[in-house]
Amino acid sequence: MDIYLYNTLTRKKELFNPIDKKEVKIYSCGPTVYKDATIGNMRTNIFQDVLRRMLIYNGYKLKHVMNITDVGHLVSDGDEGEDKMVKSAREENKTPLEIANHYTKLFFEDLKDLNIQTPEIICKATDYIQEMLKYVEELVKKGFAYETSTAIYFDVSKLDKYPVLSNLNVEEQKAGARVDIDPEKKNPYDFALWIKAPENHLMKWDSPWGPSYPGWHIECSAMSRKHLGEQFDIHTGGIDLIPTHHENEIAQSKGICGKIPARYWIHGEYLLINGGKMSKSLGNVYLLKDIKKRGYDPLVYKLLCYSCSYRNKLNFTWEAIEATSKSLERLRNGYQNHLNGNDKLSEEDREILNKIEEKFHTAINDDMNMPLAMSYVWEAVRYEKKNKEIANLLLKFDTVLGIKIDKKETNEGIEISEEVMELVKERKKARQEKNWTESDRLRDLIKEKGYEVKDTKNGMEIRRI
RNA sequence: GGCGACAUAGCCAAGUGGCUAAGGCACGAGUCUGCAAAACUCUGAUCCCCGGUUCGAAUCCGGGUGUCGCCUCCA
Repeated sequence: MDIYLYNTLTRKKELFNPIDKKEVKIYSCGPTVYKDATIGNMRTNIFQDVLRRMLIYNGYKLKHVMNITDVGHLVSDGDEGEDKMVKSAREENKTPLEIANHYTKLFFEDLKDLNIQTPEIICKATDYIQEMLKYVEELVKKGFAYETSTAIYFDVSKLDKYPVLSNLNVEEQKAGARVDIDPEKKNPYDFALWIKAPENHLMKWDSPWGPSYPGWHIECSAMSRKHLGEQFDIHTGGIDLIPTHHENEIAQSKGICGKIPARYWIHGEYLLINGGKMSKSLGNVYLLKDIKKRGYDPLVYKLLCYSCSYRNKLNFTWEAIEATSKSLERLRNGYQNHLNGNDKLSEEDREILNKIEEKFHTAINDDMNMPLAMSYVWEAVRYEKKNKEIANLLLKFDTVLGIKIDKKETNEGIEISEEVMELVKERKKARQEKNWTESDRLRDLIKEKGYEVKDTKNGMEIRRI
């Protein structure tokens, strides 16, 4: 079945046509490990995960590379200020390596909680310093870079066209531009490839230009080239990376080999908080652990991300999380109902189910239209006949959704105090005696202790509120 | 100042020229249950406003209005 992807490069949905018919090569810009990843960061990782899983659903093998930025990302994209790693290290009184290890570990814990597949290749910027250096030397040799007293700069005027992803009008921007701080730069849009380290800089390496460290964009160019070659299929990242980071990656690559490194550029939109942007100053920065703290399965957040297209802004509210939490519970209940169902399926039923599967497939292949895909998941979940085959279909859908639809809400693992257990036993007895007043009183009492009891066909269920 | 996105039922949202405008959450009614919960059934919108193109528009064009984002750190 055909796959269509929206390409930022052409601003159109395009038929996906990989270079290698069997293996799709993807590069994703990963985290800068200097602070906690927010649920906004995770939205990008979730959309990348859906992309992966959709391609696998279509029978492709993947070679997916994701970088861990542990050097070179400065506080300002204007090539000024401190390295983010160095700044965090100073503030937390640790070494940059300790900072990197700490936040890398937390990042992967979040991915695990969200059931996000780990890319085939994870690469740390600091492991590829030599590759980056060679890359910069090549650019210098080819005349695309020049040295100033502080850094090696990429000369954007040497390119046929500079901004190719964004619609920035360089000339107009120039007219209204802020004062250029570095008078040694030839063009305002020139960016640092390699930066000369000040005397006491914490992270620096030997180079033809003395002790120094890489600029932010060079790592992605050097590592993607090393693992995926000069041109690969898909490059992903957050929408904010378009105007600077990805633009500059393209510039570097064009300088080296004249090619735009990836054929399809896919960008995930922002997550908004209560209708506005997430920012520290507004105090509305949420982490995945905040969602867990409130007692929600982290996969509720993943499901929330399927409520609209990855290309639209998604508004995060606790009301939305609560609503989605119910949806997830119903999806999982629905799965269990099919798993335990014994209704016979007729030829006609199978035809309808095949149609549902086909529509689901078409939806995910249409630029990962998850809201539409979910509507077909619901059709299967709510199918009036209950049968294992439908449970299996749902499992197949879940290879793309990754929401653990087969996860059973169990009492196991929930710690229940002796006191509450005693109340539960008493209530059971009262129910057997049809003493409803006593039963309801005990239910209220148990609720006060923080547990909810429900009477189902299979007996009493207890869960923490 | 420049660039861009969005506006569909109470809320979230799909749909990009043509069957009765998907789906989820909430509300209401009902079935079931001692009650509650769960589950299931039923119930709701002509698509921000104005004008145009067309046999036909939520979907295309023009003009408004509104919300938001980027151009400075950010996924």
